[in-house]
Amino acid sequence: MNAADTRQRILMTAMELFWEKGYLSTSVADILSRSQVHSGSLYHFFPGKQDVLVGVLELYRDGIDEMLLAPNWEGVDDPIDKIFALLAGYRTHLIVTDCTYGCPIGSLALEIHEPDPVVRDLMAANFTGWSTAIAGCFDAAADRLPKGADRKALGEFVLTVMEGAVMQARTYRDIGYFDRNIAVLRDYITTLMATAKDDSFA
Amino acid sequence: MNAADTRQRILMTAMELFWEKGYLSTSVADILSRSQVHSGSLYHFFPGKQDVLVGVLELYRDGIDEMLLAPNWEGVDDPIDKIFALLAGYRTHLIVTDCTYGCPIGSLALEIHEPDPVVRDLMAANFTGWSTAIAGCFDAAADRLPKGADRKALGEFVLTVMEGAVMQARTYRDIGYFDRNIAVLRDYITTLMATAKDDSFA
DNA sequence: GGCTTGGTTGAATGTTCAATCAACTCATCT
DNA sequence: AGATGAGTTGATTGAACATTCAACCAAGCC
Repeated sequence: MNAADTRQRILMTAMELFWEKGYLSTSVADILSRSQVHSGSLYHFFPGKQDVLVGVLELYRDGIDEMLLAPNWEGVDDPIDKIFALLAGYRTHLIVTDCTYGCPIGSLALEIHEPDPVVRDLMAANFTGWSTAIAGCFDAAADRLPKGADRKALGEFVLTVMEGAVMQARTYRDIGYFDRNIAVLRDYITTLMATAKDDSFA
Repeated sequence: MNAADTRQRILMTAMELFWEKGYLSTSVADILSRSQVHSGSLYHFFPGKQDVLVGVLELYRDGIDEMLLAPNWEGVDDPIDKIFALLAGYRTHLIVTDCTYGCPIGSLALEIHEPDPVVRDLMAANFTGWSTAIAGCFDAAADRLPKGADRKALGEFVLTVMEGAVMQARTYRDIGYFDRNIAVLRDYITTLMATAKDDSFA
């Protein structure tokens, strides 16, 4: 096993564990035993536990297109459909995990109360990547939306709804909370598009 | 200091600390030193740290009307205004804390990955209390909403938006993220009411 | 006065934690 | 061949952690 392998194995394992148990509840020993790496090797690549978190957040940030968007948008062309296809991906995660799934970034954002600036910036960058992608969908469908629509704010709003919907479904262990939230969002976006249609006749 | 005082002091201190640092990052020693209570006394009233959390969650649940809703709804009569008055209360918290504030229940919900059923039920009960209060506002304004509107789902949706808006404002340390999210929500509710008006003419 | 009960004190326990480090392996370069 | 240095090993360290407990106190009752 070469150096790149070890570093990568640590990051992948930490990604898994942070997602399963959260950052605080994951001990360095947990990472070591699951990744079959020895403590000295981990500390050779990372100054400390927090630097492993930084590495994981960088992986998320850099992998958003290939690992998150592309899989969910395969065969989906309509930009509005893309938004709900992405949300459907989160729904699948919830179903598969018996409503135990949590958005890894959202969980970290609420779990770490006094984040180091480096960590906070990376969490923010992850949010920005997500909501910018959604805003891009709204941009692509701009002709179907009201003229003055703040499409960046809409992107942030969809992120908000996803995070809140996942949070509630997870807390209640009931997918109904996710579905109802998404249904309301869908109603809003539908209404927005209907409004835009009316405008064009005015 | 009598027994009730000690128990209360522990709970109040724990409430503060869980809000400031989160549950996992608050040590029993933190609670002891700030509350000026000795470990034996704490363990006389609570079997363990988690039971202190249970006590805190019960306080939140039982205090929602007096401690959360009443202060924000003073002098506000219109039920739709009440919704945004409550959200404005969260905005004030964010401003006062330099966008460091987090909803205590939301934070706990995402921080504790494998909650004891007792804890999970209490977090859910807190969410339900909140969204039910908002649903009550929508009920009171039912005549201004579309006939078929799912007012329970709308209550959950407002909770979702609050949690997501707080999460983003906190992560970016920028109140703009909160404001834009609430603006979009306001646009939606306004649109809903406008739609209802149209309906009445149809 | 003595006994009971509810509460207090704080040192001590055993565990878990992140982090360290001296000793090592082994491919690569001169 | 010998030197170099990136990478590995795992026992060890010291701090922090939740929890325990024997001793103690004081108000109320017999």
